[in-house]
Formats: sequence, structure tokens, C-alpha cells
Amino acid sequence: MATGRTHRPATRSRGIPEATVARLPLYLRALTALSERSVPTVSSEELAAAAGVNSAKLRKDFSYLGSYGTRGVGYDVEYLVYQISRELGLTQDWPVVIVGIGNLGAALANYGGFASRGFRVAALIDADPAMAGKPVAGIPVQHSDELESIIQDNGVSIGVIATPAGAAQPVCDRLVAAGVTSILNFAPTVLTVPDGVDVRKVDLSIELQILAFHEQRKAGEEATAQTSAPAPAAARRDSATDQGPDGDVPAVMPA
Amino acid sequence: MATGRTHRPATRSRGIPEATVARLPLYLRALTALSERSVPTVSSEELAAAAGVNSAKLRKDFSYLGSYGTRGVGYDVEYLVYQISRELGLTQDWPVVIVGIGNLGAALANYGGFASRGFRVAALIDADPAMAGKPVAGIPVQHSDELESIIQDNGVSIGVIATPAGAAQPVCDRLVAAGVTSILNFAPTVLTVPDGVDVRKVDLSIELQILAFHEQRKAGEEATAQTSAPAPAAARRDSATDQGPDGDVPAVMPA
DNA sequence: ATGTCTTTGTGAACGCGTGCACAAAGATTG
DNA sequence: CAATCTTTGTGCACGCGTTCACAAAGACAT
Repeated sequence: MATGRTHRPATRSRGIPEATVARLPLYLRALTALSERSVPTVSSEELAAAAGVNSAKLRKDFSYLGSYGTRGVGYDVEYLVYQISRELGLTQDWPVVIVGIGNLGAALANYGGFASRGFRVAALIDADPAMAGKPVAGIPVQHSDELESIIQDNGVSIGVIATPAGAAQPVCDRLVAAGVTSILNFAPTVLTVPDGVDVRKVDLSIELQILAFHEQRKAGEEATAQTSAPAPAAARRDSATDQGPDGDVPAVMPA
Repeated sequence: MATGRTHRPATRSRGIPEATVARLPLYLRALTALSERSVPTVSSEELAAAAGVNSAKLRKDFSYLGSYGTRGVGYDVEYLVYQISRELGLTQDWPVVIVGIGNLGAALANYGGFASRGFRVAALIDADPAMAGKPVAGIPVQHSDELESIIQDNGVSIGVIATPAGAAQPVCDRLVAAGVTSILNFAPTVLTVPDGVDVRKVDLSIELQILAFHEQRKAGEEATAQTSAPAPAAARRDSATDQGPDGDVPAVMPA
């Protein structure tokens, strides 16, 4: 994923491998689609194809949740939807705050699929006083000053950071201090958090750069090197090496 | 991650492990920041801390690129910026098209860090005729009809899909047919592509669900199970299990 | 009830990624 | 030039994740 995973040593909470947890939402999506078509059961083969994974992997993943299949038949779709939802904690309501209502923050706020999975946008928060009160996605934006009280009043434990890079760490610190223990970070920065707080990051720029790497490999398989590398010690600020700044991106997004 | 990674079996292109490739952009960002502060050299320890990784891992990563460090001193910042940029293919210009100019597409188009790393928004494409000609981020939106000609005229090899889920696969097919070989997918769907085409996905909903999983684990460590599981075969469409649809999200975003 | 057929659940092997710990390399000082 | 000190580069071991391949389990037909 995109998305990069975060440094989770080997927490393997209660025996469910992290890699499996990351795939459960994928299965859940495929199962929900089947459920809507009133399909009663699926085989591991069919479901795996729909989720884009190996069938053996899928069976092993499900085996961590328990034995929910019937040999010779497959899995009961409705039952599996329930079990996975429960395992992921989606049977309860998760109030979420979004901090940084720029282009991206607004896009996230408008995201319909948000609410459909147990997530509820409790508040939109921005540092710009001019934004305060302005409704985005039907929810009035509130000023950063109220961050702490919003978190505490609503019992928010999940925060989404969509601020510029420079503001991310301070915002993160305030969120954590106020009681948030899970953070989804869209800002192009490495966040430092105390133990017990989970951080996941979504970084557009990283994804694009990984694509570029493979693209370059695909394209230049024969023409090995065009330009030779410059000397290691000398000042080297020519041509393409000299890209713009990174720490202070103008817009509101991953860099 | 977010991003979730895609099914790349073990391609390990020319000896550089996939995991290392995924970290190179992280190092590059930290190095660029150092470069702006005119820091001449860094130790693996310092750089690793800035990038949020283990120093041994960082050294091993760099060893795949060659021996660019000096023992007793560290790494030459400028030189390393150049080497990583070159390795990632960032010394050349990558024209990119964004398809689906909803909230998210617009956010991506406005993203400044886009251009700073060798990526250039060649065109914005949307299926809505009402959008055609309207400028977003200074670039006029073009209609889907022109997708093929835009790709070919600009030599685009990287496409970003920010459409609703239902439109993603058809758009993907057209992109691939027109010559795109790398796709960054924001739509909540598993895309099917022919061999030789890379797909990476960024899925907000999946990231949130993973956070919810860990959050639930943190919260309910003592209170094991509140509600008992329903019977496997019976109709079960109660309470929280009954979430809304997923395949056809109203907004323009991951689900 | 018996046999056949389908599909699950999992044991075992393998490969990738990570982190430790240390030898080698070079800078630096006397 | 020799000794010391810093920091890289990497051999090695370990653990997680993936995949194969098959035995066990149940459905279904006769």
C-alpha cells in the first residue's frame, strides 16, 4: 500500500498477524458487494479473486479469526461480514476529527464512504480564523483553539491530519495530549508519538516516486546510463538534482 | 502505509529490494531538508532518526545503491540526494494525468509538491461535460473523450485515478490501452491490469479500519465480548452490521 | 449407509526483511 | 608514522509472511 505501513515491530495483537489485519478491509468490501447481490455463500477461490489475493492466503487469514467456513461449500457471506466487522471494531461508532480543512481536508470531509463503516466526522478543525463557521460537507469548521475541548467532549480517539507539513507535528502533539490514540497522517512528515499511539501515513508523493522507479526500470532496460555521476565531494547543484523545497509545501498535501 | 502496497511477488528489480525502494523517498525527503540547511554530511544515525527508521536498515538500504558513505564521517548530503533521485528516476520529467476531478482530484491537482519532484500534471480529465474547460489549479479540465489523444500526445506513462469506484476499472482499461503503464488508484476497487502494468492503491477507508482494529484492541482489553455472535446460517441484518453500500460511493473517494 | 466429490484448514518449506554485532576503513590527533 | 576514534558496510541469525500441497471434513447422490 499505498500507503505505507508504519513501524509496528511485531505487535501481532492477540495472534492476528498485521498483514492479515491489513487485508480484512479488502475482504469486507468484496463480501459487502456479494451481500448486496444476495449471494449466500462464496468459496475461498471466488472471494480471493474478488479481493485480488491468493486463495490460500485468504483461507489462512480467515483461519486466524476462527473456522467460519463449511468444507465442500464455502463461507456464509452474511456471517463473515459480521465476523470481520466485529473483528475490525466496525460494529461500534468511531468519532473522527479532521484537522486542516484545505483541499484535501475538504475532500475527506465530503467523502461519503466515511460514515458507512462506523466512522463519523465529529468535527472539522482549521487554524485559519476565516474558515471558522464556514460549513464544509454540511459541518461548520471550528477553530484550532477548540481542539482540546472537541476531542474531550466527543470522546474522539481517532484523528486525521491534513495540514501542511510544518503544522503536522504540533497538531499531532495536541491531539495526543487531548486523548487521541490513533492518527492518520496525510502530511509529508515523520510524526513522533509516545508509545501506545498508532500512526498510519498516506503519502501521495512516495507512491508516485515508487511508480517512477519501476517506470524508469521498464523504460530504460537497454539504455543503461545517459549521464555519468558527478564527483562525490564537489558542489553539485545542477540541473535536475536541484528540486524545490520539500519541508514547506505550499499546498495542503503529501510531498 | 497507506497505502497499501500492491501484489508485487518478489520482483526485486536489479537487486534493490522492494522494501528499500519504498524507503528511498523517505530518505530523499530528509536529505533535501538537510540540503536546504546546507548541512554537508550526515551520519547514518542522524539521517535514520530524521527518516524514522533504524540506522542499520538505512545503511543496508544504501549499500544496495553502492558504497556512497565515508567511514568515520558519514554520507555526503548533496551526493546522496543526487544518487537517490537518479535511482528513483526523478532526474527526468514525468507527465501525469489525473482522471476524475472531484474533491479529491482537485486536491491532487492543487498539490504543490507534485511538480517539485519531477512530476508534471499534463492534464486533468473528467467525464462530466459541465467540467470541461473549467480551470482547476490553473489547468483547464478536459473531457474523457480526449483521454487517448492526451495520453499519446504527451507521452504520459503515469495515470492517477480519482474517480468513483464504478468508473475506475473502465478508466483504467482506457488508460492502459492508450499506453499508461503505471497507475495510482484512489478509487476503492481492486483494479485488474495486464502484466507489465504497475498499480498502487491509496485507500483511506482501509487505513481507518486498520486504526479502528488497534483502537478497539487498546480500549477493550478487559471487557472481552459484549454481544455474542449470531447464528451462522440465520438471516442477520441487525444493528451495526447493516452498513450502507460500498461499490457505489456517492462522493469521489476511497471507501 | 456408503461412496464420491468439493472445498476448507493447516503443516511444512521457503524467501524476504530486519536487526545485531563486529570487522574493516578511513579520518584525525599526537 | 603510529595510535585512536568514529562510522560505514555486511555476515549472520531470527521471525514474519507467503505458498504449496494434502489430509480432514462435510455435502450430496445413490
